[in-house]
Parts: sequence; structure tokens; C-alpha cells
Amino acid sequence: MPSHVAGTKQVVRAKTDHDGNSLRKAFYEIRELIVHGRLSPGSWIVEADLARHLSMSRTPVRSALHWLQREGYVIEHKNARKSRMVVAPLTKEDAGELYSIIGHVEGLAGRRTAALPKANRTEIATRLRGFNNQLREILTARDSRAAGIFDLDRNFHRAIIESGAGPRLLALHKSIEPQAERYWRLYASSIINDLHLSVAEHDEIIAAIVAGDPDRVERGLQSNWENGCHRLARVIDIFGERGSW
Amino acid sequence: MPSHVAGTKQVVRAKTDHDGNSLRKAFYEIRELIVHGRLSPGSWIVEADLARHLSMSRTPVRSALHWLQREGYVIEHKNARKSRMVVAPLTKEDAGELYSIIGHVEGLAGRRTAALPKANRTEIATRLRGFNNQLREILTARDSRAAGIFDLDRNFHRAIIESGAGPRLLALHKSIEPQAERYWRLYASSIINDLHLSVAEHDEIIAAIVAGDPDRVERGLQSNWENGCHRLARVIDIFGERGSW
DNA sequence: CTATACAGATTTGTCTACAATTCTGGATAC
DNA sequence: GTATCCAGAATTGTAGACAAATCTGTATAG
Repeated sequence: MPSHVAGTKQVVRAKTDHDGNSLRKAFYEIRELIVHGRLSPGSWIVEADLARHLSMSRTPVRSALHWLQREGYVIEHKNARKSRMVVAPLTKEDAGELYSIIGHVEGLAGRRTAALPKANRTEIATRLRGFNNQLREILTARDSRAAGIFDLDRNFHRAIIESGAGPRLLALHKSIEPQAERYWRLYASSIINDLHLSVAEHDEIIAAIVAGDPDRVERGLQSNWENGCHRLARVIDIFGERGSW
Repeated sequence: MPSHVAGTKQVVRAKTDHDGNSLRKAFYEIRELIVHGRLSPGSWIVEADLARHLSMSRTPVRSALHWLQREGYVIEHKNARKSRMVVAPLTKEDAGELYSIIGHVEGLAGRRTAALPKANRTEIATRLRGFNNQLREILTARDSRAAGIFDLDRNFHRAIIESGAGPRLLALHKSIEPQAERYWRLYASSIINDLHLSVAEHDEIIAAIVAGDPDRVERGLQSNWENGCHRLARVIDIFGERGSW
């Protein structure tokens, strides 16, 4: 190549194949950062910083942030006509609405789970008992490995949703549930101290599924979330809200 | 500037100010195209074509399509590792799940509307009666201006949601409701023929709000959607599903 | 006549460039 | 000492370029 062309383009391109789907990766990684509190509630988001952190360009990061905004993990601090993005704060009011929605979404799914054939229901109940018994063990052992608790509770609820919900409801649940996890993680004590209550509520839900009673399952799930919300509210009152100032 | 640099960049750029927010515009316009059936269910989507149609670059169009995908207006026809986008088909099964979800979301909001102070409730009821009476007029006059019917029914429901729901639930409703509109628009006759049933159900909902009975409001809204779904299912049976082949 | 292979056309995914706007800090006026 | 204004830094929004992947149609071999 002649040397006089050297300065013309010379954009050394680093093989664009960042594995084919950076957007997904960006979405899940950023969500993880938010859910785990590494990006703390109320804090500023700079696209370029995240892009560097994830070692990709701004384009997929940007799209991911828009997803997160639509789902409520991120809100736009609209100054004038430009949208600054901020990690959504955790407030008691928001928690109330969020938990209420999840309770109803799960209630709807649970209702359909209760309508499944008996064979399926007993199979599910067995699985649910497995999760709940593990929770009970942690409880009696005063183990308090918070991480395990989160996962067990999540698995319990997911098992119900996944067996009863169709694709739409499932997607809806998947997009909302991690937001409740934000509250769990940051106000962990609320879950751990009152764990026995939740375990008891789970027992009732299992019984309702075995009985095949949709109303009872729905009520059980709604109560579980509603009560969780009250327990959470107490903790928020004590420790204060985060990211809302 | 030395002449040997003349060929370096020279990208004449046409003032990027497409008004500051092309993404929103792209999202709403494309959604409109889908909801109104201009982009028919099951049909292929090509980013570049849409970009040309909206006279903007692919970047905002692409993001908008991702939003639409997340909300269920568009699905990805995943071949290998690349995502071809397709306008979501309209199926009886999907309608069932969709209507069920909306019924419950509105039910939750309506429940909170029923819990408002009496003064607010009567004010809302007045507004609702306004919409419903207009529907009744169209009905008795055998007017069947479909467009007006859509708007009136939508306004009726929105009035309830907006008075009872918090920001999260409102956003959720806003993202789901237009998807029901897709079914309305394409199977319009299902609404128009049985309009009197819906009007009667609306009356019951109004009465429940006036009475301030959350359970009754919730039941009323859920039934309204559930019955609407049945009416729709009959029409789908007759005319067939669209876009699913 | 059918099946395979290959070349060109399409289309998507990601990157970087650039314009416009907003923010920040410091210098100047009072 | 405080308020105002301006230059430069930082940040966002959009455009367009390119590479990889997929699809399509045609030509060739059997």
C-alpha cells in the first residue's frame, strides 16, 4: 500500500464480534450492578463509564439503559430536553406499589397453577416443600446465610409462576421480580428476622395448591407479598430510604 | 488546510438535531403502525426500511424496536445467533393471557380507586357515566363509528386507572393496554356487536365505585375484560388468527 | 432433472465520529 | 466578599461506516 494513503482511513477496527450479543450482556450486567447495590440508588449514571467498565461501546450500553428505564430500574432526571439517567431510588411508597403488583401478578399465575391436573400439582408441591424446608432449616439453625435465603425464596416463587403462567405473564414477572430483590438485598434484615412468618405463609400456599383452590392460592400469594411489604416498611422506617433526597 | 488532508474525513454532516428525541418518536410511530395494523401481524421488520420511513438513522429505530420487543409488540424470530424481528402475531391464546393480565392490573388499580374518599369517587363516577352514556347513545343510534367507540371505552378504563394507580402500575398499564387495542382494531366487530353487554358491565363498575367496594370494583373490571375476551375469541374462531402460520 | 456450491445481495450488530447541550470552575466586576 | 459571566470539560443524541452473518439465486456437476 502506498504511503500517501496511510493517513486516509486507518481506523483499525477490532473485530466487532463481541460475541454476538452485547446488549443482553449489558442489560443483565448493569441490572446486576443495580440490584446488588453496586450502583447505589439515586446515583448518577454515565454511559461512557459503564461502556468502559463492560469493555464495549456506548451503543449497546445505551440501549440497555433504555430497557432498564422502561422497567423502572433507572429513571430519567429530565432537565430541559436532555435525559440524565439516575438509578431509581428505593422508597417506602415505591416498595408498596411494587410489592402489591408482584403479589397480584403471582396471584394470577398461582391461580392457574391451582387449576392444573392433580398429578402436576402434587409434583410442584413436592418441589415447593423442598425449598421451604430448606428455609426452615436455615431458620432453626440460626444460620442466616442471607444469600441462600434469597435464592430459596426466589426459587419457591418462581416454581409457582413457571408452572402456571403463560409466556406473557412469565415475561412480566421476570421483569418485575428483580426489582423486589433490590429491596431484599438492601434491607436484608427485614427478611431474615421475620423469616418464620414467611415460611408459614409458604406452607399455606402449598396446602392451597394441593387442594387445587385457585382463590386460596391467590390470596396466599398476595398476603405473602403484602405482609413482606409491611415487614419491609418497618425496616425502611428505621434505616431510612436510600437514594431519595 | 494543506491539500493532502483533503481526502481524510470530509463527511458532510447534516445537523443532527432531529428535534432532540427521535427514540420516543420512533417508538410511538412504530407502535402506532403495529397497533393500527399497517404493519401486519407476523410480517417481517427491516430496520433500514423503517429508518427511511421515519427519516432518521437506524440507531433510534433500533432502540425503539428493542422496546417494542420487550413489551411484546414484536418478537424475535431467533435463527442462530442473529435476531430477526417480526410483528407479534395475534392469536387466541395470546389474547387470553393478555386480557387476563389487563383485567387483573386494572382490577388492582380499581381497588385503590374504590378506596378513595367519597368526594373523589363521586367525581370519578360522574366522568365515567359521561363516557358510558356516550357509548349507550352510539349503541341506540346504531351509529357504529368504531373509532369513537374505541376512544370512549379506553377513556372509561383510563379514568379509573389514572385515579387509582401509582406511577409503577400506571406505566405497566400504559405499556399493556395498547396491545389489547391491536385486537380491538383488527377484530372490531367483536366489540361493536356486543357493545350493550360491555356498557352494562360498565354500569356495574360505576355502581361499585360509588359504593366504595374494592372487591366489587375489582370483580367488575376483571369480568369486563374476561367477557370481552370471550366475545373476542368467538370472532377469532370465525375469522381466524392473523400472522400465525 | 436434481442437488450442491459459490458469489452477490441483504440485513443485523457494533463501533466511532461529531454536534448540541449542560455542567463546572475560575476570573472579573461591583 | 459575593454575584455574574464565560471558556472549557463532560455528557448525551444521532448518524453513518464497517464487519459478520444469513439469505438468495444461479451455475455447474452428477
